[in-house]
This record gives sequence, C-alpha cells and structure tokens, in this order.
Amino acid sequence: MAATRTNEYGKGREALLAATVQVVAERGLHGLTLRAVAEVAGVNNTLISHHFGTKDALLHEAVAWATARAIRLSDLSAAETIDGSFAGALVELVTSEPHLQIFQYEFVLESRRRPDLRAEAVALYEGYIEGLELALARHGHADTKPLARAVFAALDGLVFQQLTVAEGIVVQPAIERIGTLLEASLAGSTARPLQEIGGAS
Amino acid sequence: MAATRTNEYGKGREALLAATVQVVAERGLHGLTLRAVAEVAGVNNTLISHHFGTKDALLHEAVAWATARAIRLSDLSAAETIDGSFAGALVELVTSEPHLQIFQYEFVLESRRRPDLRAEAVALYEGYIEGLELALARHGHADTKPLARAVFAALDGLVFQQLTVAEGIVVQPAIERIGTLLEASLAGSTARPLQEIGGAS
DNA sequence: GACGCAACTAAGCAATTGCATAGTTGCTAC
DNA sequence: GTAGCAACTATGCAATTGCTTAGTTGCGTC
Repeated sequence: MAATRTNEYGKGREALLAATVQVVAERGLHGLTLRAVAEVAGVNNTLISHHFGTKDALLHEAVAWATARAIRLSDLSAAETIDGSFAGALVELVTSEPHLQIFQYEFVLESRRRPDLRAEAVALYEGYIEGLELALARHGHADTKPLARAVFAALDGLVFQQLTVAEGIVVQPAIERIGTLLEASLAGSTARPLQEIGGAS
Repeated sequence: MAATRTNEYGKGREALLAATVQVVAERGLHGLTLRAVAEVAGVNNTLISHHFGTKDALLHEAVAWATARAIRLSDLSAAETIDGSFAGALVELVTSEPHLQIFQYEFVLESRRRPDLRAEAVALYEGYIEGLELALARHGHADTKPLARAVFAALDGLVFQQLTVAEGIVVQPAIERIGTLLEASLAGSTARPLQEIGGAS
C-alpha cells in the first residue's frame, strides 16, 4: 500500500508528479507531504527539493501535468450528444479513474487561496466550457454562452456527486436527463420559429 | 487578521466551531491546525482538546454545526422558480458569504476519505435534491428524480465556479439559463400531451 | 460563602514536517 | 576511459504539529 513504483534512472521526476496526484487524491491536500509523495514514487524525499525546489512548486508542476492529461481525457466531450452512451462513458470514467478527478477538485479549491494556481484552474474550466459551447451551437441551441456554462456545471456537479455522495447508478440517469432537457428545449424552439421571429415582445 | 473574537465565559465551544469553518475556508483543510482555530476563536488551543478531544472530532462537530446552518440558508431553494431574482440572490449569497460554501466543498471532498463524515455529506446533498424534486414535480415536470439531481448539480457546479474560476457576472446568466431550459421543457411536454400519451413507443 | 465542577490557561513533549547540507551513483560526450 | 554533470541518497535540524499534564478561574447550588 505504500512504496509502489520502482523507477529506472531518470524517471524520478515523472514518477513524483504522478505520485503527487495519487497522494492528493487518496489523502487530500493535508496528506500531501514530501515523504508521502517520495514513498509512493519510490524515491528519496530530497529528490523533490532537487527537481522542484519547494513543496508549493511541486504542486504547481503537478497541476500543470495533470490538467494537460485531463483535457486530453475529456475527448469524451467530443461526443456530440449527451445520450445514454455518453452518460455511461462518463460514469465509467469516474468509476475507473477517480484520482485525476479528485485531484482536480482539490486543486481548483486550493486555487482560491493560491493565486499561482488560478490561471491553470481558469484555463481548465474555460477550456471545457468553450468546447461544450461549440457543440451546443452546432446543434442549433440559442444563448449558448450561459447554456454551456450551465451544462458543464451540471456535468461537473454530477461527477462531484459520484465521487462523494452518490452512486453511478443514480448519476447516470441524471446525466441522460440533461440530454433530454436539451432535446426538449431544441424541439420547442425549432417547432415554432416563425411565430417567434414574427411575433412582438 | 489573527485573533478576532473576544469571548465571554461559556462561549468557547461555539466560537471554536465557527472558527473551524472560517479557518478551513480561508486556509484549507491543510491549514486547519488547533492553534490556528484557537487563535481565530480567541481562546487557548488546549480548549479544543477539552471540548472535542481530537482534531478529527472537532472537524466532525464543525461539519454537523455547519450543515445545520447550511440547510437553513438554503431557504433560497424555497423559491419556486429559477428566475432572475433567484439567480441574483444565489450569486449574492455566494459573494457575501463564501466561507460556509467553501467549507462545504472541503468537507464533502474529505468525506470520501473519512467514513465518519459520509452520513453528513449524503444528508446535505440528498436534502437539497429532495427539496428541489418536490418543487419540480409541483411544476409538472416529468422524470423528476434524475432531473432534480441534475438541476441541483448545475446549481452546485455554478456556485463552485463562482467560488473558484468565474465571476458572478457570468454565473448569474448561466443560472437564469437553467430556468429557461426548464420552462422550454415544460412548454414542449404540455403542448403535446395527447399525441404522446396516445402514440406508440 | 464555600463546595463542586465545568470552562479555561500554561507549559511542554514526542512526532512529523519542509528543507538544507553533504555526499554518491550512473549516464553521456569526447 | 574519464571528465563533467544531472539524478539521486543519507543525515540531520529547526519549526510546527496534536495532544498530555497540571494547574487556575469563574459560575451555579445549597
């Protein structure tokens, strides 16, 4: 349960970044100690000072490393519609790989207190939201800027719920319900475009 | 910035609970130390041991104390519709009193690692969701269980965004957009109930 | 008014923390 | 092969941590 990785020469830095994500996810930011990270990474704790200088710098680097991987993971969001298969894939992702998600919530919360992390947090969220906005616009939705933010918040909030208070079995239908809500909104607005365009108000 | 409260005899316990919420919100769970809490509360740090025994027990009591206040705060959710005034009130709440909200996210994340906090976290979220479900059902929405979970997740996610990466000025329209989405869904389903009931599939 | 007891403080200790210092190991360029 | 240098380890220390022990203070009760 402790020393997991065995490293070849030169792989220490990467191992330390991965270990940082794992330790934060498993023990929280208050469980993030140089010795804990080093033990998980299978190296000496002073190697952290060597590569990163301080603990704060280690976390910053780990955030950059993790967000780069996170945005790639969200190839999910390339999915065009929020349907059952999207919901299943998202629930499955959270079930099988919760560490990266937990780490994200921890660091975004921390970014409120550490200005040096703000940029990464903002970029991560705005990146997600912009991608989603493009997809929504492509489908003909109106008022896509606030809509994208709201829909992303719903997905984000449901992932948060699944990680903490809810089972995948109840989260999945909630994700699908977002899809039907969007469909209904689309059907309503496209079913009566002429009246609305022509109408007063 | 440090020793804030001056207490009369007998008010130490309550002051310590309030200080715990404040310290967690301002410095994170890793900044939660007995001395920090005591200093904010304006008492000696050993008083924590006297009242609560351990630091873990202090956090547990603070969670119970804070969630009791949180559910009352959410008299907001007594609002029947998600409109502009609801959105404004929610944004204003988060702006003016972020401590309690931040504390909630911190402790819910922590509840993943501390089984003794799980019950409080689940009760808090399920309480919100149940209240919301009743309101949605009253308005004639269908499939309210997953819908309530999704809508709450959206509101929760938007509060999280406002606390971390977004300004109230962009969060508020996103909240309102949830309201219009729900209206549209309602209009669509009530506009053609006969066909749907009578139709196959 | 003094007894009893909860609320509270003062002092300190063992363990853990981040990190500095000093050294060793292994790759790579020539 | 050996010089040079990055990657890495071992040791240790000052500061902070949670919490124990031993005491003091103030309030209600009879």
